Amino acid sequence: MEKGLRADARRNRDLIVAAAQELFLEQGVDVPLEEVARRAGVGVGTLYRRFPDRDALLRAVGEQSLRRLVDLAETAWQEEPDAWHALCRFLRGSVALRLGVLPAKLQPHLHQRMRAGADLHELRQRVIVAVLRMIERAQADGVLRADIGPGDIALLMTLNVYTPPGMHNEQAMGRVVEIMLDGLRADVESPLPGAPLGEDDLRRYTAVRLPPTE
Amino acid sequence: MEKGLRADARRNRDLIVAAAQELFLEQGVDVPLEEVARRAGVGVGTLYRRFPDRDALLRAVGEQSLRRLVDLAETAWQEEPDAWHALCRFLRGSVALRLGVLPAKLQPHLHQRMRAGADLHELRQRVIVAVLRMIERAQADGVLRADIGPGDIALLMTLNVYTPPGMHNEQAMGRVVEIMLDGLRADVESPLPGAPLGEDDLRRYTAVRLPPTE
DNA sequence: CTTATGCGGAGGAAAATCTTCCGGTTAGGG
DNA sequence: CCCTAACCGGAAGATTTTCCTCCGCATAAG
Repeated sequence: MEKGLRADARRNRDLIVAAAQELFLEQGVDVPLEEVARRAGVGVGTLYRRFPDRDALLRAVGEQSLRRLVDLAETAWQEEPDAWHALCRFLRGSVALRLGVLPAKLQPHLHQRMRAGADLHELRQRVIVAVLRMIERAQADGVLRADIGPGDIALLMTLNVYTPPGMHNEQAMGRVVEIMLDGLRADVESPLPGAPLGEDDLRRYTAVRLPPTE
Repeated sequence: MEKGLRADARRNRDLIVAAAQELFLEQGVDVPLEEVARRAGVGVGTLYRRFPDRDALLRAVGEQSLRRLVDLAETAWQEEPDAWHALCRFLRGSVALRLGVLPAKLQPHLHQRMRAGADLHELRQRVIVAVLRMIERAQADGVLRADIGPGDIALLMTLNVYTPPGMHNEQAMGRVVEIMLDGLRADVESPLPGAPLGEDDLRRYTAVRLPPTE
């Protein structure tokens, strides 16, 4: 993506997107762009040259996240021997990459941009489809507990992404995912309260709207 | 606490603290105080009169949270028939109240205030002691998996508190806690990666320091 | 009924953030 | 190796957000 840039420009662009992803997550989408520049190790000028406004940056981060997530999900599905292991790999990966089903704090903004923007919708759709497949299949195999819906998975993923900054710790989060996975196994089966969170919940969650700021 | 106020003043004070707790959690401790006032349904003047500066408000929220948490933990310990059920009740309750082991986003600030301030340290200590007791006992009973430490519990609690605003949903979070609890049961026992997060981790987590802003 | 106590929010001061612009630096083709 | 188009950093002025005081009006409580 984004070609015809000089090598240093390209590198800086990537640094900026990476820094932005971190900071959007840690501090919300309102972080001062100067802080993004600082974390990326570039000047503000560089940032503004590449991303005319906050939205452009937001879109870039969103697109990158989605692409990674699609790749993670589809690779897991293809390469793992069964649906349960695919699901495990997907969850573990999403935590390692700090990606929710969709990067949650970006949702409200991405959502607006979607109609206008790129093929974001399609990417999102692919992730959702992959997750649905994994769940359905894993339940059919009798490994994933039956009273779980796609929305539940989405919620778990999102929680893992919202780790407070000081706690973001590869090791510790790895343990949390495993605990969650164990809690998802079919052999546990103490009934969950309420109904499974379904596909509609998943969609709602991945398009969460911030409280009316105005 | 805080007496000799006229009835309406008292009421407003409580409204302010409640609003502040929500907003600190949702938007961080830097929310405009005007927004706190708005959510509480009072004028800024009222807020500033009662809490001269942000710190005063922070301290009030922290103290209230801690008190509730202490009460939750100690009540659970006393009233439940065994340690496992006490732990369940504690976790469920902390989610319902939206309280981490300590309200995480408040930590860095509370931590500074602690030496000066009230008996916050003692309250914190009581929570920690209660949690340690529950864990130790539940493991001795063979109900809680053995490769779990206090730090793990603290982390799980914190995750539940950091729900993004749009997802804060009583029902859904209830399901998440149950999944977590199932994952904590001893009969699951697929080994977790790394070592249990111990008491020191717990303390570190409950005193998390924000990244150097300056 | 009186009055001490409390309330709301307008508004000026202060701080944070945005955005542009340009002199200096560097990648990379010739 | 050299030249130049492309890129970089960050100072600085404009703009927006946030702070916090102050005072005329409202009301709880004796």
